[in-house]
Amino acid sequence: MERRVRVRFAPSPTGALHIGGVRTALYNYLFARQHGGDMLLRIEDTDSTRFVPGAEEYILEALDWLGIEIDEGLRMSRKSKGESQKQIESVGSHGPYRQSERREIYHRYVEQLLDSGHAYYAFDTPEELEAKRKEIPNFQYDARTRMTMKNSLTLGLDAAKQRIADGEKYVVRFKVEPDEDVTVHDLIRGDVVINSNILDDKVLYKSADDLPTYHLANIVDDHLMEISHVIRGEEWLPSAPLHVLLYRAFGWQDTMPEFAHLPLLLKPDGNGKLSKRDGDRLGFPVFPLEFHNEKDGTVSSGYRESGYFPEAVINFLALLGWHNTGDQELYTMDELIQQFSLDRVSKSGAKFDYEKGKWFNHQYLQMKSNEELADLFMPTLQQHGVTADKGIVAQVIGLTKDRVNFVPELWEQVNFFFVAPTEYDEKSLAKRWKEDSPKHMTELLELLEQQEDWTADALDNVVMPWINAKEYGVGIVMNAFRICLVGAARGPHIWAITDVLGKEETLRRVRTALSKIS
RNA sequence: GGCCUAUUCGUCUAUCGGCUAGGACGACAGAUUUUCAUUCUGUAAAGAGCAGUUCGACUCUGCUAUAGGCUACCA
Repeated sequence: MERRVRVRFAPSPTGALHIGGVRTALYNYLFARQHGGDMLLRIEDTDSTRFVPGAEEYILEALDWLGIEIDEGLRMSRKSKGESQKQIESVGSHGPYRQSERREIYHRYVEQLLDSGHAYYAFDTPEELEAKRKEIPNFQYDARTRMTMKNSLTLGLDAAKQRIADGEKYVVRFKVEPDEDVTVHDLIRGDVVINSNILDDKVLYKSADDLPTYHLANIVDDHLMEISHVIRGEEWLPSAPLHVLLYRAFGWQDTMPEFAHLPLLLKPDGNGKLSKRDGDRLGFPVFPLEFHNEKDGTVSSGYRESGYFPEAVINFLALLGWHNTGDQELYTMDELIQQFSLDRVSKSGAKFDYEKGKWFNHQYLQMKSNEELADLFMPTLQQHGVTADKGIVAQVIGLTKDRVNFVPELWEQVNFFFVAPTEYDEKSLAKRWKEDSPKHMTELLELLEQQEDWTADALDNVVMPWINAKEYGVGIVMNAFRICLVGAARGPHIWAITDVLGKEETLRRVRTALSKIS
């Protein structure tokens, strides 16, 4: 019988959601949707010391912005529209979905492991362990060393329980049996075999904050939440054998999820995992949204604030580690859902190429209608103190959008349509404003003043013959004219500009230029 | 140090034993253009190394090298 596909994205609220985490979430989502399964979101906040306020909200809002929908667990409420009314809701019958709210559950299962002899109490303090590691090179708490340590195996169970009753701090460790080859079947990499001798007796339950470690919480939750596939980053591959052993110790091997370990996102230059620092250093965001970290006071830039479209980020990320046969590069979310497959995920890490990311945004920007872009561009215009008719804005965007990667960049391309030049670019002047230019412009002004039909064709039909008759040279006249209107040697076709400006404004700009440029 | 994973143009990748190794980003060059761009066309650019299996290997195996990950009472 086919098992219902249920996958989870389980981030820790330790800061902004890293772009690599976003990709993990995306792959989980694509897999879930493709199989008609469920996408869960669980918060893994078992490290109380690393908790960052606002991180949970951030994660959920980022996924919401990107269109990665959560079926079960924690998610942004979509009932109420508008940013301010968004709130976190919990959906589903397998909750709670925050690990910090599941202490009793973990307690119960740790007890089970203790009873069955798969785990034991240990009293070695962090200081003692640290000393041990200094004393013995490559010290590991395992089958070879555990009988030399302070734990319920060496002390005896009764003595251990007495210590606990007396209030002594303790941890619970998993008892890894030696000399066993543990096989992890990975959907991307195939079988990975690790001998249990290299595994240590991992702490399952911490003394510090009365919470389990990742390993225990993760296995218990995935089991209870009926997760069918664990799709996570490659950094988890080394501990996957431990997880397999845990499933066995609990007697859950029959419903153990399938594993898929995703390759890592690497730094564009140099070596190593892509990190928050790299974004700052290389000047691009590594987070979906801007994040204000209340804990350390830092602000990290985000893709959304940088002008990215969510669909471009999705497309870019999807192809960083996954590729179908063939040459298609532009995918909608629906196409990704249809075509995605774990066995076409690449095995090696992908260096993060920010330039390609920009290209994706460029592509999506070109696909948007001028009206859509005008709506998105209006706030930028307002920031520059410009109020303009949306129809005109859409028109000038249509003239210039193929030059930009991001909506805010449009301002540099269209500003002169709304604000008359007050200065004239020196380089353009030096190259295009000749000795005869004032004379040319004066004559052109007279010509245009009499012009009634202001369409591009009509103007062209009047101006070109005039230039030719006088043998002035098209380039010389037109470029000077352009400088008058734009303030520099740039911009779209000249008649497109005069069309938007209209007769009155065009003439005014020429007159101003004539008085200002000497 | 130990263990694990990986290795095709600078980057992301296609290729699932027959390759003149394809595409995209970026780079460069040319064409178009009354400006700046855009666009178009083109060029350079790759199988880490060494063995082995095979009629034949980028594709399979081994070793080496290199890269990355993990090695916490962090996830």
